[in-house]
Amino acid sequence: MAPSSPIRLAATLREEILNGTLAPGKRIVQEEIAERFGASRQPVRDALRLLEGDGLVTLKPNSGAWVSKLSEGECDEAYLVREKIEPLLISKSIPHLTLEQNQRLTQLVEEIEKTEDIESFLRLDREFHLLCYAGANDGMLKEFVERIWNTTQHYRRAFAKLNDFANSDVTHMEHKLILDGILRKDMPQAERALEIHIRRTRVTLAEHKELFND
Amino acid sequence: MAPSSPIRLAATLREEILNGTLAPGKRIVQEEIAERFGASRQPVRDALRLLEGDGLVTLKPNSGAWVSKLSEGECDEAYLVREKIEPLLISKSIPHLTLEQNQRLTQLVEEIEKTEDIESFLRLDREFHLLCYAGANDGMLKEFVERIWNTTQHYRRAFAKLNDFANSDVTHMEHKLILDGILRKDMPQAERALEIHIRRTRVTLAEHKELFND
DNA sequence: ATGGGCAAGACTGTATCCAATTACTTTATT
DNA sequence: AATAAAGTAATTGGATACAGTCTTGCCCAT
Repeated sequence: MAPSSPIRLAATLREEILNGTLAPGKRIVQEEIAERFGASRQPVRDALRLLEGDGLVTLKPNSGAWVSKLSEGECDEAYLVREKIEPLLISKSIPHLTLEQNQRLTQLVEEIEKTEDIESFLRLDREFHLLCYAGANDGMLKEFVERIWNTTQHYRRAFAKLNDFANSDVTHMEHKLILDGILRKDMPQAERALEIHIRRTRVTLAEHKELFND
Repeated sequence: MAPSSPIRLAATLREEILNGTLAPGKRIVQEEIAERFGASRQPVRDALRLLEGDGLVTLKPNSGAWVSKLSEGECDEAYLVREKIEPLLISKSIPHLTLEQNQRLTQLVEEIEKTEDIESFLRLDREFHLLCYAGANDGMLKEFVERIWNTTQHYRRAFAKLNDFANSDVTHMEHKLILDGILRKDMPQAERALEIHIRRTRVTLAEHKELFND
């Protein structure tokens, strides 16, 4: 079996990092992974390089690989950058979103409002935001945004747990504003609503420095 | 012999891509590189993965590696993103720039104005801009900016050749405005001057679509 | 008891070999 | 003559083996 290409391998590891199975700071041993997938260490090395490019894994020469860990400052920086570039991306995307995608976006906003489960919330919220950008061409900008979403996923989870949906009302309203801009193809409104959404999250996050104590 | 680490290898290849020895679209054969450096193909593969992470090389599974090539749209996107995030980065950098760095920046603006040689111009201009950001902490933002500079280097060269310094007066003035903001630690001015500088370049570049005909 | 040094083990890095896929060239058929 | 198909050459992908480097734990000395 197992025609396991490094891309397949990287995808699985990425999934495990994003869903929290592999926590930030955890060491990754090449041979363990190789054995788990019934492959040799070579494809594992390739996969780790790929994940390094995604910013999910940090490689130290002659030493090993670790799941990337963001400091408080780096996390803040990530949100600052999101604030600047995601509005750009949503503007590029909106004109090319299909009717089906718009319907799914509408549905997602509803589902996000209903859910009580944190993992579901994270999954749906991620799908909503990334689907907003589905109309944009693949390229550097989209890559950057996805990379930021990947590297900050763990802190989004920690924050959601900690806050236990305290700000959910505001979040839902912001989502509706973004959605409204998308459906009416009003790019400036969508941009501004998205910017506000990200900025508020950044500021709220900055008030919880205890997330970075370890 | 040759304890050539992939990092060393990648650095050399990166240099050759940036200085134009390896043109965009050119295929890179693993064995050629390996032979040139007296190493095996394994470290070459690692190096190529590293360069892929930098966006300098595009890998196609089971096929090979090519020096990355930007389309007109991708190049425009690159400048749009620069316009949004480099002002952010310069603001973070300015407070921590040392006296020596400020002096070097001043010197660079002068040297750029004097030079008649295109390669020198490119080298000095790159040093000026990246030195502006030397005060900022390493992190995602800086990485993004450096990556954009790397992937657009070739088009900067092509544009400089084509234009033969036609806009150099404006460029020099913009550099002086940025420098002034830096020296007086006036972040808002530096941000705005930089934004204008990048935007003008983007618009001018968009007027020369012939750069992308191949 | 504590700190430094040394040695053993573990893991990463590199080289070589073989398999698989791709690209090219040549040949045969329409 | 042009096109398609098949075979061959070239290049990449993966596995195994070995060498180099780092980490860890133990022992000895202070």
